[in-house]
Amino acid sequence: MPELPEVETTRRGIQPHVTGQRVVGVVVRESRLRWPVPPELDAWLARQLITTVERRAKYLLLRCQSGTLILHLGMSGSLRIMQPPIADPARHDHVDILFGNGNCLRYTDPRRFGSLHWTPAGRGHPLLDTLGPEPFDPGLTGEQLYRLSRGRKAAVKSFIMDAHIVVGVGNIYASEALFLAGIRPQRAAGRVSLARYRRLLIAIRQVLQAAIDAGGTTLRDFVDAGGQPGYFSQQLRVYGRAGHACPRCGAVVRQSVIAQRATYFCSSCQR
DNA sequence: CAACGGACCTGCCTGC
DNA sequence: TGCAGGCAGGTCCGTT
Repeated sequence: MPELPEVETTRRGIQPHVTGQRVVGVVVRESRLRWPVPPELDAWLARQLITTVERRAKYLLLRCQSGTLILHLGMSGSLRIMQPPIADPARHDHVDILFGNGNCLRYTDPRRFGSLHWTPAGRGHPLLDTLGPEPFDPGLTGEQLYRLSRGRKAAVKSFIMDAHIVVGVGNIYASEALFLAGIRPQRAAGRVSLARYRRLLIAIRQVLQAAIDAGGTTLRDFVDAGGQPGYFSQQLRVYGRAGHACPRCGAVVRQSVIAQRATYFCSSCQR
């Protein structure tokens, strides 16, 4: 489910409800996530005031006075704001964070690929420290992508999905951005020109921004903090559309597998 | 260092 | 109708 637009949609959804709130309780029903939920999480979060809700790559950062709650939604995670009376937890409702105003932030994750971490104020975190730049970072340029890609034989699709290069480009939006830029996903990253990396970065920003504006992409089950689906799936040009006509040239959209991930492209207008 | 495959999970859809 | 098999939006880690 969650790629960067879905995480950003979630951030915007919970932000007004949790900012300025004080944590009065934490309930962990299932600690076996991607990494075990730290047993001390309750103690660390207790009485903390949430100051801001930020996003770094696909991580949500709930900044508190003495540290930061780091949250990843994995493949199937979601967060919802619950208001009193708080409904009984359903299957896969793994964590509740209770606030002074009676509301509850509920973390749900069927596949349990998500995770929760805590880092003390002023400190980094191993999962965040090695991440590449944000796609919307004005300092990121097509030249940088071009330079980093020289000599690389892996597919350009894998290259832009590598979080050490640029964060936040997941499987859906990688196919979509490469389509917009007219680049064949299988092409070796080291054999894509500077001009095309400039176009590709523009395309990445364009597709991510459009998806954020639409409230994210709902394929199966993505819902935002209020339980609403996203609508970007209606705008997908190639993802999931194998056998359909390419919206640009009318040729048949093809599907292949790159690094074990489904990949969609037009073999006529992507080269 | 780069590249690749495996691993972690459940749910849903397809086809027999 | 039931069930096995394949596939799914992420990403870390170990091996080559």
